[in-house]
Amino acid sequence: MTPPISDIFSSLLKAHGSRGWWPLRELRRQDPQSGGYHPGDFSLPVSAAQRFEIGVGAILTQNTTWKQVEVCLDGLERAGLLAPEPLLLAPVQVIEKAIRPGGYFRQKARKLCEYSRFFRQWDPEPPPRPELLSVWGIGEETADSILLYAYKQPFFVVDAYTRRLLERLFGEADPRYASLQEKLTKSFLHLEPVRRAQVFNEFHAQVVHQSKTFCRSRPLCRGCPLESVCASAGRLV
DNA sequence: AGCCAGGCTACCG
DNA sequence: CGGTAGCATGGC
Repeated sequence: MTPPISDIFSSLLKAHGSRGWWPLRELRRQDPQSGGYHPGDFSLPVSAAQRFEIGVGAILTQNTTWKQVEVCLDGLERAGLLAPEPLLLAPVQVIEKAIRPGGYFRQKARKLCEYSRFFRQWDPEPPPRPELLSVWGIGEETADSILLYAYKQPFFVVDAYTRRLLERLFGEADPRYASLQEKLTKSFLHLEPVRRAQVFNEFHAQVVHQSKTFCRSRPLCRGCPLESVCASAGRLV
């Protein structure tokens, strides 16, 4: 029988250790080994610049890899564009050039401008989710990434990794975002919001790591920490 | 050399 | 509503 979601979280945490999301470039500069991650430290982000960087990263990473996002963040910084005001003043072609390696660079340049305006309006106040969703270019996953990782609000991020992992673990299910999010969060509602946000932060980071190591697009089930509870165990590679 | 990568909007039936 | 074409680059 399927174990409670919280048991899956415990198994992942035990197997992989604390992951330390969201990656921040300042930390990566201080210690390149860290990759910008900060395991066990839920105090971050601590500044408007860091919150903005997380939002920009959340937009840039839409349907691309984090490695490409880092190139784009470097490009923006070199152009002096890693802040709301400069982004709003810059010619769109300059922004596009800086973020080209991330793909969809025309759409994303516009999204960064739309988000800059929104950020200036709300930060440091955590924006209401519907307000965030009304910004052009920000859908449910990007909104929840910003709310959880930039503003420490307890929203679980459902991304492609999460969908794939849940589908493998539980088989076919309701694929709608809200449904998956509810499945993942309902057993944590007794926690205080601050603590719940920390759990969602770590849990989502665990899902991503699990999905990059074992539960990949092409699965590698040997040694998987979830083998004993996975509906697909034995049917995949 | 085609598939995939931490989605979203617009538009279709 | 639910489903999907288009957006674009780079790595494997």
